[in-house]
Amino acid sequence: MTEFYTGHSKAFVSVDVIIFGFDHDKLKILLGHRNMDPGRGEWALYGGFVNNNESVDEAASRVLYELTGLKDLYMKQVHTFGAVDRDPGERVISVAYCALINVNDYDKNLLEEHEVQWVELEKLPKLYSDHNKMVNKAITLLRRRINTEPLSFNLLPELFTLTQLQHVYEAILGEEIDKRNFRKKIKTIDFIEKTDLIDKETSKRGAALYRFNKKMYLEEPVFKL
Amino acid sequence: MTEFYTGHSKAFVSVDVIIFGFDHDKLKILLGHRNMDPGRGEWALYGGFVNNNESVDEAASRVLYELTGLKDLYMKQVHTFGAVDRDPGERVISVAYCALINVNDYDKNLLEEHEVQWVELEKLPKLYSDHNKMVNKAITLLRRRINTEPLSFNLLPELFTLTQLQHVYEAILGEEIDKRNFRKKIKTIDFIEKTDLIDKETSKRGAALYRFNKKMYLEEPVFKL
DNA sequence: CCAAAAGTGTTCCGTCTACACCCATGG
DNA sequence: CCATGGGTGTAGACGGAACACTTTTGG
Repeated sequence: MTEFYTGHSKAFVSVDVIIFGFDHDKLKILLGHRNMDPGRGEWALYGGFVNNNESVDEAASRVLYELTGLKDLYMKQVHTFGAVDRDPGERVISVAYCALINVNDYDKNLLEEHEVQWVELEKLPKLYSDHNKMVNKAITLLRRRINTEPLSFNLLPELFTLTQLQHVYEAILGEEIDKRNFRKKIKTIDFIEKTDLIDKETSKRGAALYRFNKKMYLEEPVFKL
Repeated sequence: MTEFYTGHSKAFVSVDVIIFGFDHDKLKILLGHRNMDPGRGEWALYGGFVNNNESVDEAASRVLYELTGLKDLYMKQVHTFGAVDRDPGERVISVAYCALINVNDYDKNLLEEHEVQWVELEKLPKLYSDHNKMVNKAITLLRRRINTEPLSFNLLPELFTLTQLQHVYEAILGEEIDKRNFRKKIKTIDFIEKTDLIDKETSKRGAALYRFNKKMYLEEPVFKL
């Protein structure tokens, strides 16, 4: 291979994934302990190095798949972190990605296998290196977009109740929402479909289950909630 | 230096800057021709490699300074581009930054010296590699933020008329704005100050000059236009 | 004196907000 | 039968959108 750029420095490039889940009305992220030096044992995001034969996006998908066994999850690039000394070992530039998954889809056996756990956002410990910054950027991104992109459904099962959906919004925005106003808006959005099914898990009376109709949304991808 | 991550691949990391300017009621970007192989001669964004002793943000600032001779310009990271074959030579991962400058602050001699020129966004040529994608992402970012962050002033001189300001919004959003409604909103924003000065350049009658009071904005950094 | 840009208010309509009570059911 | 969460409507405030004419002055 011809060398075009000799004389310039190379760096390790890594990806770190902020995986959000929603459980018991709380927003959580999947955290583990760093399994390599330097920083071994510290709380950290799950990540990995970008290989030469894969794009950065592919590396992020691969890392996410390694951890969850799931493909085609919602994922977005958040920000690239490139401080010289951000990694105490060598020069590593890291691209942070944000993923949203339904906690129930996540195989609980994998928690032990990968030694990760769901940690409430509000109880976030001090993380390795600049990982706290990554989490903060990711939350900012979610807050900015949740009202104009159909993100929220990625955190819920296929079928969900309106109360669950409202709780997702409340958890991400960090503020309470009026139930009647929320449901009024939902009624105007035709790709949030009411089904005939009733959820009896959370209440005695039972709550109607709804579904996000992705096809219908894609025909006219305008979202405002 | 201890080597922690041997076995993993390194890559060149570069920065590319999308420099927006506003001139004659048009949004323009500063473009040049690539001065190295591969791709020599193609239209391209101005960029450079990230050195080992500087952060990625610093590299972007340095590159911007090399080109403009200006410091402390408005600059934001846009997105990182990491396709395997995005660079036809070697593996290069590039972080795109967006900068806003006042065209009048840019020394015209530098245009020749660096062989760059202001190109209207609407007349954008085919650019090297994925640079068109970078420009598009940058515009999307501007559109998303112009209504909630005081970006627009970076494209104008210290003193500007309301018509100029309105034209910036129209150029970025790509749609016409009602003059009366626009000016009504401006009146409610107290950190956009009217001065006693009159601009006679663009009209016989003369137009009042305004100023963005940054200090006042920073005391309560809420923006909505 | 006229072309060209600056400047100025009002009305209407739709959207957001605040707010309280009845319903259905399992235990 | 009652505790628990599900479900519903209305009135007032507010903000955005539409819309046309007068002013100033250099050439």
